[in-house]
Amino acid sequence: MSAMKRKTSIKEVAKAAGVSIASVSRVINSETGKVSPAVRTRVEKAIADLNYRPNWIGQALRGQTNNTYAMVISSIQNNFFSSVAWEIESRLNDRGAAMLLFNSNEDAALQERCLKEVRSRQVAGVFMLCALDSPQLHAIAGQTPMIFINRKVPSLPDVPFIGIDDRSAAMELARAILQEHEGEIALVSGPQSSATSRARLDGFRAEFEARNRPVADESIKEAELSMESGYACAVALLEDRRRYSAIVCGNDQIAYGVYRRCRELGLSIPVETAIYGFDDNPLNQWLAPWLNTVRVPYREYAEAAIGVMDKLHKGDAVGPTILPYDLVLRR
Amino acid sequence: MSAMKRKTSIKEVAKAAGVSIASVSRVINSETGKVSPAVRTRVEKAIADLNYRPNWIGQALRGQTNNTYAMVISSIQNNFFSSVAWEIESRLNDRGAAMLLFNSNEDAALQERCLKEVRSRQVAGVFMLCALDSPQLHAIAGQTPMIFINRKVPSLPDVPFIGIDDRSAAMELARAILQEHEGEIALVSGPQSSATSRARLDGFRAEFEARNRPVADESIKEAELSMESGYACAVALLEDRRRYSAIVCGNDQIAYGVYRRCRELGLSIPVETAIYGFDDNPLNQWLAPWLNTVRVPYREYAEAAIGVMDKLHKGDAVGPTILPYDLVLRR
DNA sequence: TTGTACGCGTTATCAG
DNA sequence: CTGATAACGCGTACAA
Repeated sequence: MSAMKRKTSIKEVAKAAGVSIASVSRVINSETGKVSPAVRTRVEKAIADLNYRPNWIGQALRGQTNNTYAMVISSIQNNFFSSVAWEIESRLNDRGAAMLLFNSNEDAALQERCLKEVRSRQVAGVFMLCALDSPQLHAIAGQTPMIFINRKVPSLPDVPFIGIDDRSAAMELARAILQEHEGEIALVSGPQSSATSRARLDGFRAEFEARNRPVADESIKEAELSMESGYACAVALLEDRRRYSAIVCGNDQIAYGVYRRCRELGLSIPVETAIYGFDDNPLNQWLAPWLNTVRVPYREYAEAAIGVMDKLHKGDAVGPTILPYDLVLRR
Repeated sequence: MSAMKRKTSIKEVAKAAGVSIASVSRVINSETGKVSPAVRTRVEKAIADLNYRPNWIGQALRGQTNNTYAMVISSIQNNFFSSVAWEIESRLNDRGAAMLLFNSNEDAALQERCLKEVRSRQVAGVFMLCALDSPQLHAIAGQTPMIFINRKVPSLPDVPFIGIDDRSAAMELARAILQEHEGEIALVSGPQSSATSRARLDGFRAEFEARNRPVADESIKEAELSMESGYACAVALLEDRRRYSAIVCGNDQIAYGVYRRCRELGLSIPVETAIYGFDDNPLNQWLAPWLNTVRVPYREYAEAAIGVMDKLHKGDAVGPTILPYDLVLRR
């Protein structure tokens, strides 16, 4: 396994075909009519013989766009997020583009590092799947098309957003919960630094209060968007043999953590304690038939994201894209 | 949202600092001692003022390596795979590199498309997380460092492989199963086009036969590596009220599908029917406490992958890396 | 210590 | 229709 062969360049192809590099370039970019059939076939043969592929770096340097996008995802552990990423990746691939993947892990410092990397790479666009507010984000906003998916950043109101109406969804879910449960209800929200988590918590509380079933302060916990954190909150919530008829979580990951704790305590789900989540992780139908949740349309997210990115490239103004959601009540 | 500001280049920084681009370049690459403190501070100030980031495309074109890697993953739906991808991505990021993500979706045509894209992008290395045999794979093998993770491709024996001894693991798991179950056993293997799936099935059958408990042909199904396919196989396996004491699956995804069918049939897991998988998807401890499986060390995969890639870059010869596994018997 | 100039692989312009 | 050449942003050998 010695040193790798240097990749063949357009120059070598030109020499092999006995033509100028300009002609090779023309053949590659299939400028029909601008090159004689004889030359074309000679070049094509040389390309095939040398197994040549145009060097993308040269193309990128010459042109101004490099056909590469960046996706910064806040948790690749979350199957809902990775589904969105994959849907977008596959659409980008369809059009010959590629996607750089970065995981911010819901950590501002890590996100800064990712964004610096993104900036120096001159990507054609950036998809932020749950962004945190941070300086580099503002730097990018001015110079590269960017889209916020699933979570908006209030300090950058002009960056296009794609998501659902989290507050309404939470309120609707709250109504369904009240209809189903007479007993006490607990709330394990996501981090209130996230606009999405805030909207959801706000929706839940507003509706519970409006229906005269306010949730006591000690029955509300703030978790991170992880199973581990959901578990920890459930431990606190369910200590001293305290029990709830329903535990409402800020997202499905939190709900999984809560589920685990309930299982450990021998609670029967959903009879003794029902668990509610948010997102509808695609795995739920296979592994979490006990979970009630709100289905966020991840495929439509991807389609909208691609469409908005196209508009941004054309220089069109783009407002927020609010997509419909569905309640998933598995009972 | 008009046209984006053109990104600032090294030239503008030079002008702003009143020095030549060479000096700016030297500051960036922190060639200590080759530049006077006065110039250094002036340049650093200009960089900060203009919020300049070096254009990676220029760097990549100039140097020969571009610090970008490609990861081709066979199913981003599979949490085990995406965990490996994320572990590698995070290590690459630590060293200022980035990762292009491609999803082959276990589809040869799609993989070809991904690999063409990879080739034209002149990446510094390619991680194949479950590769299929295909022409572009051979083209890449000759010109770019590549690593097979979790599945080797027999026609490319010289490409470094990182994985476990699947056959031994299957045999060991088979022994544990026989010890636990007197009744009949079914097998839902992965696709036999995959060397990994072949090794696992082979290990299971060999051990079951060696212990005089061979599995009947009609109790063996070949699934794809998906929940849907696992489900379909379970439907076939469990028709006519036929029942098994244990169903052994080629990977965890298949097991999830089997689980769903068992649930639908009202079978109690694991009392009536135990389910065995392979990989130990990190979600299992949260969502699938009923699943027995083989833990494949995904974090060690990532470490080994980075290490092997480094060696490849140095031109060292690298053999296969076989890592240890663990049985996870949750009972 | 600093600056000038070349080349990396392309594409596009312009002359022939 | 074809070929020579400038330009893209950067690093570096070489000259000053």
